[in-house]
Amino acid sequence: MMEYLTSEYDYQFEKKRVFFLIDSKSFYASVESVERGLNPLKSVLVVLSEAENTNGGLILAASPQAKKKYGISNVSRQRDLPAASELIKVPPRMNLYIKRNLQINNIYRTFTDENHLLPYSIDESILDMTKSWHLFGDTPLSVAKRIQKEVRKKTGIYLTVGIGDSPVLAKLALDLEAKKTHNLIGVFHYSDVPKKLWPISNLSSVWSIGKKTELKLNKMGINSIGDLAHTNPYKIRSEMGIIGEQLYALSWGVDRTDLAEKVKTKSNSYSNSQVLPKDYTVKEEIEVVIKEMADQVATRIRSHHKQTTLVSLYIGFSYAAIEEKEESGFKKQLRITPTNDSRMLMKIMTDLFEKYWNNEAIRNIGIDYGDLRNDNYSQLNLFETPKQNIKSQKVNQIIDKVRQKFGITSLMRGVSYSKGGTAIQRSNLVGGHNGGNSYE
DNA sequence: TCTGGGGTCCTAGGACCC
DNA sequence: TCTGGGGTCCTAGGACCC
Repeated sequence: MMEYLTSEYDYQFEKKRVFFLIDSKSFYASVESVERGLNPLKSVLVVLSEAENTNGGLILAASPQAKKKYGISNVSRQRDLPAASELIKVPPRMNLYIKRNLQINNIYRTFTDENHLLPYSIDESILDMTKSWHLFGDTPLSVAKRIQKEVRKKTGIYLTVGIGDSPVLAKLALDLEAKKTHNLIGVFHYSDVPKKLWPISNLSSVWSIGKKTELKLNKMGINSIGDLAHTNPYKIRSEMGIIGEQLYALSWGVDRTDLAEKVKTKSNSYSNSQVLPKDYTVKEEIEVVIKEMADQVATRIRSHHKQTTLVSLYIGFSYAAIEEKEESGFKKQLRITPTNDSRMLMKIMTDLFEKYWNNEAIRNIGIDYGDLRNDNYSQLNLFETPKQNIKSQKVNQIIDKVRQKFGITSLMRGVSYSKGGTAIQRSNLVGGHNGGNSYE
């Protein structure tokens, strides 16, 4: 039927593998429920972040019952919450969630080896079980149940599992099926694709397709995944490049990712960003925040023994400035000689800011250090003599050590005590939210 | 509607080199 | 004399995900 296909897009002999995409159901809310001796599936609980810049509170997670009874969704606002007395509101404890996540991944490690496990986010991991599933049960399904049981027993957390012949099928099984079934497991084989995938017409409900891409596809006359599967892949590729190719493959459930390869290409950038608690207009105050953030991200890359070669500063304007300038802000990036030195990075960032800022009121700041290299050796550079260079490295090392031991508040640079600084208020934050107890 | 935060990947277009 | 072409690096901007 597809006479125009060459072997490049011929999927009929696609290799069948066994992938589990596992997520912890309503993770933060479940952890908090367990900590209170409540059943995560029965509790009515939300995790509410009340950092200064969330303007009254942001819902990070809602338990299944909170969603069902009151229609609360994640990232809704405190002002949208119902005034129900049974609703438990708790502050986030990010460090605890990280700890639980590590514990759960350690359980996964008893079912597959390190190279075939890829933690994907704080509550999702992908496991290549192709070679190991038969050691633990008669069918992949029974193995999935066993993992669920084990994690439930040791941590109280319920798992949702997508099982697929390829990574993307496992992901789709998770998103489209497992969340609705009684046993919290969904299974997608290549042979299920026409029945389970092709009828879907709400394209942006499918992972990797957002609103913009959905619109673009609709304009090409593609209104379902089935339409996508039956469009000439060369046409999609010429209109949408690599993304188009990937979408076409997805419509057939095909994904040739090798986890063992992917595991090696870990994180290549670290960033911090924040919405400021108010509009900032004074240059010195803005620069205090930029310096704090430049310093914090520098601390992070040093702790990973990395140096950055590509730095980027994002400045987001206030609503009023956006309207006036008809621009949302600016992002400037710069290729630099490898460094992880706080002082130098703070200078680079404030220089970038001064060069491009035209007195707009701002509300958003982001700092990103990318294209990371290993910090094996000390790079000489043009701006510091070797002696100075070694000295500032030593200062950095000492600062990092103290921070590791006592937390980042213990040693804020002088700038943070001056007007405008946000680092002290933010120092206990992890991923922008309260860490709870930190640095155990 | 009055602002969450941390990531990854892709593309276009310009500069520069041989 | 009337547009060389290929390759690489760089910046900006877009899109998507959890």
